[in-house]
Amino acid sequence: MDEFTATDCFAALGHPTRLQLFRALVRAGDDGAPVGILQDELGIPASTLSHHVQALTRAGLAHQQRDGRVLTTRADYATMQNLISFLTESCCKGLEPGTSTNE
Amino acid sequence: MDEFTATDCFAALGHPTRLQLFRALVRAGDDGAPVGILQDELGIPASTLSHHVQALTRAGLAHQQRDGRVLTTRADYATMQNLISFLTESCCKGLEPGTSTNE
DNA sequence: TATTCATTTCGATAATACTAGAAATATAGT
DNA sequence: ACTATATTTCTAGTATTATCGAAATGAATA
Repeated sequence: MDEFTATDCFAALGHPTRLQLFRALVRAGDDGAPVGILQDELGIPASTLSHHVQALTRAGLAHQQRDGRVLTTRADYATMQNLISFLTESCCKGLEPGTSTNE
Repeated sequence: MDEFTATDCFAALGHPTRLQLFRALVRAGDDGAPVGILQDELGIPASTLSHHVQALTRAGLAHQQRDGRVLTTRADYATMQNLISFLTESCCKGLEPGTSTNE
C-alpha cells in the first residue's frame, strides 16, 4: 500500500461516525449489512450515512453490492490487512531491538 | 485503546503532510528530530509544520522535548502499537478462519 | 542586555468536510 | 402502470481544518 492510499484510509477512519460504521461492518462479517440496518444501528439520517459509506468505499475499506432493493455493504479485509501492514512497517522501521514497547 | 483515541489517531494520520511527518519521525528513531530538520525534509513553512506536529502530539502519536533552543520531536511507539492492536482487533473480529486474506 | 536562532502563537483567508431535508433513482410487488 | 421500499444524489447551510506571513516566545551567545 502506498502512502496516498494509506492517507485516504486513515482519513476515512478518522471520523467518529465512520469508525463506528466500519466496526459495525466488521462485526457484520462476510454477510455484510444493508444500509438500513446500519442506519438503525448508528441512528443517523440516511443521507448522512450514505455519505460516510461512500467515504469508506472510496478509500477501499468497504464495498457495496446490490441485492434487489437492498444495498449490502461489506468491509474490505484485504485493504484492512494492507493498512495494518503499512502501519506496522511505518512503525517498526524505527524500532531497534530492545526499544520496542510491545508486550 | 478506546474508539475516541483511535479516531483522533486516524484523523491525525489522515493528512498527507502529517503522515509524511510521522514516517519521518519513525525513520528518525529514538533520537527524534528537531523541527528545523523536519521542515527541510518536508519543505513547508515553519508555522504550518508546527501546526501539524501539534496535531500528532495531541493524538498521542508524538512528543516534544526541549533541548536548549531545539525542540526534539519523537514518535510515540506505544501509541502506535496500541493503534495497530486496535486496528487488528477491529479487523479480525469479523474474520472467520478461512476467510482471511492474510499471507 | 542586545542579538541571534529555533520554534510557536496569532490572525486572517481559503478550502474542505459535515449534516440533513428534499428530490431523484432503482427495484419489487400489486 | 402504480405504489411502496431502499438508498442515493442534490443542495445549501454550518462547522472545522489548512495555510502561511508576521509577531511573539524561549534559550544560547557575545
